[in-house]
Amino acid sequence: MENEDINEFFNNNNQFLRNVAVDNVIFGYHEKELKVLLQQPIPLDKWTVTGGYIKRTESIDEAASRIAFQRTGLAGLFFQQFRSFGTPTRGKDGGLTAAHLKEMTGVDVPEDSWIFDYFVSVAFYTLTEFSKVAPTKGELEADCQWWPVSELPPMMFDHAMIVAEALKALRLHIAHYPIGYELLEEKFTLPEIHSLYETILGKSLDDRNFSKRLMATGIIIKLNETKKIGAHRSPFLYKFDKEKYEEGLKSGVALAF
Amino acid sequence: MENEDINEFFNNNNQFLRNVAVDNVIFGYHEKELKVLLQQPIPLDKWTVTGGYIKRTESIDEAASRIAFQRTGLAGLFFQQFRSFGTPTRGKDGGLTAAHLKEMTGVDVPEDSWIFDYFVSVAFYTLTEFSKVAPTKGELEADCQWWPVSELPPMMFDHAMIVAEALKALRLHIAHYPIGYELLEEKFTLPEIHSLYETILGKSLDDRNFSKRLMATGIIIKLNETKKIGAHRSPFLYKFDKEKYEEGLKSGVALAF
DNA sequence: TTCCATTACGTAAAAAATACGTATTAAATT
DNA sequence: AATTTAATACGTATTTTTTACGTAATGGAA
Repeated sequence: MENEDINEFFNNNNQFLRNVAVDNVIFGYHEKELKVLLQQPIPLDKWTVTGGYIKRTESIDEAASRIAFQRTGLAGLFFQQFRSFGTPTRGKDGGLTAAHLKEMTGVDVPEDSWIFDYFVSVAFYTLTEFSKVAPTKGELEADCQWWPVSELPPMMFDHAMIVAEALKALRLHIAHYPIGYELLEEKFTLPEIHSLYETILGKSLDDRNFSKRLMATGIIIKLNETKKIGAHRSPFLYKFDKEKYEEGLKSGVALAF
Repeated sequence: MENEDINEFFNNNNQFLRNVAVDNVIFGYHEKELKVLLQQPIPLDKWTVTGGYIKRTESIDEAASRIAFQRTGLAGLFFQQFRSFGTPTRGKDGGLTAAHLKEMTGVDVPEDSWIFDYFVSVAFYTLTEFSKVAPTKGELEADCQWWPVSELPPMMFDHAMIVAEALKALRLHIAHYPIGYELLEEKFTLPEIHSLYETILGKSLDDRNFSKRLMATGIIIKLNETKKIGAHRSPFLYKFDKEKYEEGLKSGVALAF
């Protein structure tokens, strides 16, 4: 951005909604580990979930997927609104200050800029297959990277709670809808999807019962191919039945374990 | 409000958040019927769910319960955030206009007043026992009254969808948490709570299995009293075990039918 | 060749959900 | 006064779902 634009942005910007923004907890799965994409504002040692302001011309859903696209480079990811957060104090401590912004951009930001105001956050989570993502930081960020959900860095504001709630929502959701599709490669093995469920739910699931139930839903199809894994034998490959999967997303599927 | 206050309100009011507000779908139960408390802006023939702006000094939860209190006169009602709604067009058609407000209040309201702006709504539902409520309309409303959920009047904006989603959330919720407490008298009979569940879920439930399962949760206690109903025999009275009920609200209870 | 880790598959037991029948009572009716 | 009717209370057999668990086959590693 040019300095003038930046000035405009912090003063009386009219492109974005005031007092309401979107946070999007982007989950990625890799190697039996569930990760979250976090970003770090330049001068701070705390991290935030990805998020941003809502344009006057877009819906909250559009804002959420725009943000996911900006940070991952991927369009059309599965995302889900799960809760909104709003208390007068939630943005008060530990965020960027006018002094920080002056230092970063050279622009005098008014102490009472709208960006320091009380913001209600509409929170979403997004699912993606880890290996496809190229994390891309924003202009005011020092970094944007994956963190294991079990070992988060110090989080800004109420963002640790937002991640915790997103995870809770994801776990609830996975019991009723055929998630998984978004987190795995197109072709996957039974052990792979089994690990995915174990990782997300944070507990071990009997492999025989798991596959029985998963197959009973009819949303995955066994292929006539096996995956050549170096170490041992070759497990069969499966893929989602796109049609049944879509239907499962709408009307639900019983996969509570 | 005095005219000057009204003027201030519509122009550069600083008491409330911009672009974000709260809607609260207040459900009441009575005589085997589930009702919603709706309000009607003075010059319009469409109805809205109860709602209002968020004060800078309050959380979204506080705003929701303040609104419920204003409309019902009751504090401490059970309420639950269920979803937020936000599209640029959701408030565009059929709402109050500057001309309406001029007519109603005598004040010139700018066409570009913040109240006509794009608002994201954080939506809640609230549960209450019908007979305790004295519906109280706001200053700009012609009426505030109960409507059966199955026969709603013409609704403004996306409010028909908001009610539909609230109902969906309520039905989902009732399968996992011991609602009911909020919708019944302190002492109630088995047939009464049975009807409540049938009404909310919109289907009939086997009475024997219903009471078996309800009793199995341990959240209700059979009293040593019966209710004298004119017509026939006297059913036993029950009440909620407050402690187990509270615990059930936190950790969940299986009451899926 | 043996051993080990991995995959694949099936069945018995336990638990939960469902379906269903009937005795008892008080009020209303004859 | 006897009979009918509608409401309440309670129990059991059956079906379905969930859970627990054992073992054979394979390919790579030792």
